[in-house]
Amino acid sequence: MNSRSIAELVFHLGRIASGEGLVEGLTAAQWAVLRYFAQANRFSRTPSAFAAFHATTRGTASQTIKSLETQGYLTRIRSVDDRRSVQLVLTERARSILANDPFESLVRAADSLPPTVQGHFASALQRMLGQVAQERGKPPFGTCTSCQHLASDGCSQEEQTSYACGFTAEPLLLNELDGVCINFIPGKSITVKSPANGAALR
Amino acid sequence: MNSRSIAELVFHLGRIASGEGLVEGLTAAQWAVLRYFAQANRFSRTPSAFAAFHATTRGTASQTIKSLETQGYLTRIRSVDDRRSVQLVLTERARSILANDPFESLVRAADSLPPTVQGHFASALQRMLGQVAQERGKPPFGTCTSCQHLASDGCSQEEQTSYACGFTAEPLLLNELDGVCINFIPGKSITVKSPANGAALR
DNA sequence: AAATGTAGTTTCGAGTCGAAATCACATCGT
DNA sequence: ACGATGTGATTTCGACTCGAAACTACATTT
Repeated sequence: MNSRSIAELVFHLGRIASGEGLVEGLTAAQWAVLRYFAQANRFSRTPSAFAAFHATTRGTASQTIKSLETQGYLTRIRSVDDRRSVQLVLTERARSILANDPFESLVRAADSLPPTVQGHFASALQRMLGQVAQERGKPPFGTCTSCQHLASDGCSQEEQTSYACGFTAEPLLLNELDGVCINFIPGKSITVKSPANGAALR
Repeated sequence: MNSRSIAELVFHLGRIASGEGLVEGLTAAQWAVLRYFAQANRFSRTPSAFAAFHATTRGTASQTIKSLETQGYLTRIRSVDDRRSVQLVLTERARSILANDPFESLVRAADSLPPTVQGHFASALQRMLGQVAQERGKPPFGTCTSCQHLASDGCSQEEQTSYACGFTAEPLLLNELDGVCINFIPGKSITVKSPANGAALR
């Protein structure tokens, strides 16, 4: 079992999982957009951020987003502090079909791995992603919980710790820490006792 | 680290690794074709087999193959026993650029994992692939070394064991056992002391 | 021999992709 | 303040991908 077959498996798995594009009438790229905006934190819900995440150009991202907007899956909000920028938000219609994303079969497959394996598996993947992303000059992307920019206020008083992003200098709510962020830089990972974890960001 | 992030990592990794299509002037789909025919065993070097592997239609596969043929990367050989069938073979030109496949960065990333991790990692991926493939009604694909159809002749005399495929009823050479096969059915895995392992099938 | 099945191709329309040009707004340096 | 430069987003272009459907050629079944 050499490293080539591992690479091949990763690729193949990702492809099979998100292929068969036309479930619900959406293509693989369109599903990827919806998934992204469902998970991206508030600093990262822009066309450019998605383009960086999906390793494509802003132009391509713009087209796919536009088609989803006309289909009623995304709402566009112009930012007030930077009037070039645009925030994309999922509509209720989008949230309701997200469960039919073909990608969910991959989630289920990951979920059915033994819990002990899941941890090692995830960190191996994270390592590989870091290496590949660096080699390709792409941002690795990740969540605040393992980001260098994450700063907690001094009071490490069990219950009431509050967090902030050292990069944007903005405070972070507890349920925002699991969102995907474009400003992510790998760092030591923390564990947050989340009140209602697993819940999608809204 | 939930199962969703594992799925996301797999997908993202596969995408980043094979994205940036235009290295060497080839698209991601075209690289996938070349990789496939570099690894496929002699039962599986047909357009239909690739289509099944890549989870696409025969029509789409046919187009991509045609473009590679006109670019001088593939040679077409009509089969003699079934005159509908076609065998695709990589040209030397194709083999020489295969090292520039953007996908190789993923192979390197997998290779730099600790050896002990690689094994667990590969079997976790294999499990996931089996589950996803079944859920999607796609063939899982794999190599003879872990295929139910693999049969060895009685004489398990250390050195001279010879193998055959129980499905096609054809004998298999030692260096063919690592090829990807369309007739793959998951079974118990064997280990072959290969004389010069890692060498690509020719 | 007719019916059915399979390997492969072609054509079509919609979508994706990367590259380049463009517009609007921000930020920087002086 | 003001021009230069940078950045967010969109549009357009041509090549490619994709899935579906129609089609040809050959095989297998009955």
